[in-house]
Amino acid sequence: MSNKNKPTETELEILQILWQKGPSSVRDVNDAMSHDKEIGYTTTLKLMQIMNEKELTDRDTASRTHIYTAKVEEEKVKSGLLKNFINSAYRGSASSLVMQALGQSNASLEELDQIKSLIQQIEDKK
Amino acid sequence: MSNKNKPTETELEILQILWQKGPSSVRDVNDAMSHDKEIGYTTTLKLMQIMNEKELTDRDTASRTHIYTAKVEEEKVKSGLLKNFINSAYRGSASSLVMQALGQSNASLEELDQIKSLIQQIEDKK
DNA sequence: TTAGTACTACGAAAAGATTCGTATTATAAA
DNA sequence: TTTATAATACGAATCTTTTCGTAGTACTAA
Repeated sequence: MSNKNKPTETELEILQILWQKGPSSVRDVNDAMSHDKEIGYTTTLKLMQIMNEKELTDRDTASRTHIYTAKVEEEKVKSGLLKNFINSAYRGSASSLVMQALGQSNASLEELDQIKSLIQQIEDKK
Repeated sequence: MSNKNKPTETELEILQILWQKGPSSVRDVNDAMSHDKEIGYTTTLKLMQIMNEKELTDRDTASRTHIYTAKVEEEKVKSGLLKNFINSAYRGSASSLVMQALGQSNASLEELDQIKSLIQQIEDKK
């Protein structure tokens, strides 16, 4: 069904950086990745080249330093991943995922309020 | 940090079956898996043998047909996967995952009620 | 008892993801 | 201009996961 264009774990990391920082060079992305773990420059480069082939990104090659941009929408990708995760880990039950997530989260009162009002909205629509 | 003993995607499918159906033979598991997709018997067998080596399962070899049991706890495994997922897809924010999950779910009024009362409990503890 | 069926063990191929070395070229600085 | 630095391209090695064929053995029914 939905499953294709699912980025790999590392590709997701790169997408997160692109979503957060906007158009970036390989160097930019590699620097950001290096905060978390050791990774060679050419490894990052190769990954981004592959992502470009898969059309996960766009690339501006006008100047020597290519600039990459996320081509897939953050919301769509995450929603796909979430659906997939709910299916494989929670047998499709979003509410049991929500219960567990709330249980082990450290959500603030503000966040809880937000969630409550979202629930209110959903209930109203029923 | 927490990441080891993370089952692979297929291993998770098998664990789900074992959690749901209890102690099962390879045949049982393979039949269940075959509902969703095509998979050869020896493939399932091999996967389960590997899972046993990794101690994801226990195995009773008393009779010719070995009986496998999940050795890892459903709650623990899911909570690990969830934590991991929240980190990689939602930058660690459980509440944004919850918001998105609620948004795209078809939770019933009963489920929403359950969630509300869980939130209530959490608020009370603060 | 014999033939067919169902099971395990195991190695290895295939597929997917990640890592990196080397070659080449462009740019910048001396 | 020469040298050093910084990019890209690309192939290939490695690692992980998944898939399956083959061999051997136990069980069952005729």
